[in-house]
Amino acid sequence: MKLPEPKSPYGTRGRPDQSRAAILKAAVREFSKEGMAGARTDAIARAARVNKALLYYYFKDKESLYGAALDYAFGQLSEHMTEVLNRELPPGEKVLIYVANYFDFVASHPHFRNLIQMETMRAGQGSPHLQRVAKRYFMPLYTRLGGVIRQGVASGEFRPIDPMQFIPSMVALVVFYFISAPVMKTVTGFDPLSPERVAERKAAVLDFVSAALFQRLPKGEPK
Amino acid sequence: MKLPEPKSPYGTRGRPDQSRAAILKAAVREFSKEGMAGARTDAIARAARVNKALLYYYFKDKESLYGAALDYAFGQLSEHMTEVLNRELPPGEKVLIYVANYFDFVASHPHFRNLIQMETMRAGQGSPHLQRVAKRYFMPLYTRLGGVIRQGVASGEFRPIDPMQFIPSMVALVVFYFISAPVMKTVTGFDPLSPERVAERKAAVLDFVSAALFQRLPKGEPK
DNA sequence: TTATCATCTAACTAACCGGTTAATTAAGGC
DNA sequence: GCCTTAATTAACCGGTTAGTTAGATGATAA
Repeated sequence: MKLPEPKSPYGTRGRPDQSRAAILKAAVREFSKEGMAGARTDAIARAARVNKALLYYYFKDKESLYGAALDYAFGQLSEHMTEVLNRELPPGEKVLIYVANYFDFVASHPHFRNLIQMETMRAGQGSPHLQRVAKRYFMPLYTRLGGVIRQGVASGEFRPIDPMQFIPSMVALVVFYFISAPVMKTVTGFDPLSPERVAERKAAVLDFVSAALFQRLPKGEPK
Repeated sequence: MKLPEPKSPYGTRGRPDQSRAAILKAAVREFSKEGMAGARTDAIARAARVNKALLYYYFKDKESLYGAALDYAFGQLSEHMTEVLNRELPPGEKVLIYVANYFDFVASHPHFRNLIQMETMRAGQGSPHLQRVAKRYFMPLYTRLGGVIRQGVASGEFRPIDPMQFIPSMVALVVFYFISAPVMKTVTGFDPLSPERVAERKAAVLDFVSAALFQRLPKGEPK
């Protein structure tokens, strides 16, 4: 008799955590599309089907909401990639599987990808979130992946490469393709985000990385 | 009989073309730092040491000024890289020299680099300048460089790579390092933009590209 | 029933920001 | 000298936007 009627899902008296989550999700979308400066709090509220004042009930201000969106995106990414790093594998396989998983994550999370890139650009002007995000999410991944690479170099499986050069290169190969897809579409006429093209890209990245990573004439053809 | 002489187009108060140039230069700086949405016309005017209304005397609106800044940056880049493509060289050398020159240009033009990256990101939400910029500046470079690569593949000097994969990879390796420098600085503690680090990066990029580009056991060690 | 508290909103405000207007200054042509 | 035109500015305007306020609403427990 007092069943919660399935009227407007959010709005008056919805599940509070659901409202908060809706706001965060909308914030990720809006910030990833327009950037911190271009995003409009009204647009976020509208997309979350919530009054704008509710944003300020759950988050201190626009900047904090942006920070929460960052933590959300980086947290997901970090969690996923940490899991990959935890697997018991020899360095060569581990790096390639890391790259493949990273590629898949970036490919399947367009909002996260854009949000992260936006923040990367904003870091140059001193974003107040840079320190936290870098230390909490990047540092651990960077350190551990760097360790794997040094291991591979030491064992002679890898060419004598510097992790501080290799890791940004690897990230660049994965991320940049998606970031520049709209431009590429205009230049080439093809849609770089079609499943076939994305699969092609993934293969090309793994080929490119393998060529740069492994010693010439590797004993085992890497997966 | 008397040829239509350009009737003293400029030259009243101050140097007018100097004012216009100052505005453009300030616009490049401001837009490259804050993006189209984040940039403030007042800040541009202040930086150009000019009244804000003068922006609107020389440019239709903020969007047009942004477009002019883009044309300025892309024009410089395009001009420089076209000159490199015009040199008479075998494919292998040409590609490596292209990469090296591109790297140097990006390294020495931080504002252009950021502005271009900003526009690349904005292209996703349909920038009104994408078509023009892509057709006028990217297309010619892309087509010609693609031709050089196909030539190298056909002659057996290069591995069987697809220009549509190789070119974005090459751009990614060059650009991404600088874009993510602030983050890297926070993560590693080193300054990735110091001359020594930049030189290291250039070597690493050329090594990385060479490894991916050339057939194994190349007859001549590429420069 | 009622007091309480977390959740949520309509309506408002102060500041900001892109763009305009009308006036002013310099210089050349006549 | 005066008119025209290009160059430049101070002052302003109106829409937008981040952020606030004062209160409503409903669930819960006493």
